[in-house]
Amino acid sequence: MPFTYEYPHPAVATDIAVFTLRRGALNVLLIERAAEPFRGAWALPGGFLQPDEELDACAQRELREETSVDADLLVHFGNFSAPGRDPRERVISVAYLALLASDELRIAADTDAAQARWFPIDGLPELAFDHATILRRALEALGSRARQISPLFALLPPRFTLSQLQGAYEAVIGEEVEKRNFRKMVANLECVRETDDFVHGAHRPARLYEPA
Amino acid sequence: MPFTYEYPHPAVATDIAVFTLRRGALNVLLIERAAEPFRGAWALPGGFLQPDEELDACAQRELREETSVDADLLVHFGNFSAPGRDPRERVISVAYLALLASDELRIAADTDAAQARWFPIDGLPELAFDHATILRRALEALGSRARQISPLFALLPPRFTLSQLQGAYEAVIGEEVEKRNFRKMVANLECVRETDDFVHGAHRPARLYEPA
DNA sequence: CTGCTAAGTGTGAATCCGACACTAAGTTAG
DNA sequence: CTAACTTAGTGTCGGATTCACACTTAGCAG
Repeated sequence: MPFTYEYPHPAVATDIAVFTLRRGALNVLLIERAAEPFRGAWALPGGFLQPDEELDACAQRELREETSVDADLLVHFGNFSAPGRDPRERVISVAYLALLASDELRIAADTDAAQARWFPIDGLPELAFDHATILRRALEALGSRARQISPLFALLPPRFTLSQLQGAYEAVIGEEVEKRNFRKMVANLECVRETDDFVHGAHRPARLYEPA
Repeated sequence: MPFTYEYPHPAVATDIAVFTLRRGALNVLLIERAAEPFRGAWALPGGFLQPDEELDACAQRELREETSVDADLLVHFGNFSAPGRDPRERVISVAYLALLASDELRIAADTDAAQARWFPIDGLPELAFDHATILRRALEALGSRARQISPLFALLPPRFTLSQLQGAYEAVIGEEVEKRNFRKMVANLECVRETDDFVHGAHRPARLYEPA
């Protein structure tokens, strides 16, 4: 480790896998690239680190610029540093995952994107760069975090029914669980508090809960 | 995300928290800095990313250069990007933790280090840069990984007794566990295989085990 | 040969996990 | 008005896992 660092510095960027629930299915936000390389291909939103900006702040800023919302959950889950992963120059990508409640999405394509769209995770297009790898790792990280339940609140409105919570859990985990067992698990995790209000739908009203 | 990236690139480095067991206690490898800034202070080993080098490879190379061994376990656990964390220039630090069996240590101070030494984790000196923060986070990450037992093999010789394994577990977790329960847990994790050999010490010989 | 010390095993209580079926309370259609 | 439908919500039992307890075993040392 020489005192003077004579090697060229790589570029550093954040990429964000933004997830939401739409009609019960897990969706991810992709942008269509407006410029070369990979012009016309779909990619994860992201952008370069600015001077004197922290990595977390960079991810948050990029996300706000792309969706005009602040993420309720924004966590780092890995770095991607393969030489040549960006044909322009060396780019180290710091990858984050973010969760959004589906009713707070204002997708706005920015200058680098022709359009921005949600895709269900089982119907993805080809992705630019190594973003397919990044997204696969994001899904793994999300799955293991979701077992603590509380990260899921970010996918739901401020108050929600237990059926909604279970739906989010199943969509993220990728498998179904018994209703009774799920409720028992939530009960002794003590991460939700019941309210006095009910939501009236097509059938028996469901009690609303909120994060504890 | 403009096509041309006009911002200055930050430097990118890896820092490695190398842990081992010495006389039953968890120790971490520190180097004494030979140059400014923080000349004379203790710091985690680490160094700058080279062109066309992956981050994992950088951590492995730096570790080999500092200790002349290959780590049995080398995992990324976080990035540190606070502006000003290095007074020379902007440096993004990609942090790894590594585990070594205590009998394979050949510590060799390199050009940037006056000396390299093991410190027990409850007797640490003041650390340079933000390395105290990095080390704290490393210990948390190590603690949660160690619950799967198998990472601990990296701290032990190729064949070991269950008492050694339990000692490593307790040192990393930071609390004591019941002997009988620990053995039951190891048994149905099915991560070790018993051998036909015993180690003869001061008292009743102990059976040797190896990773399954 | 006796005593010390670390290795290794058994057991019972409490708790958690998973599969089972039923009751409750609204809406809607006839 | 009422009957049928659909989703919300609860009880229970057996098996497995967790945890705290105490005893036996085997080699070494004096």
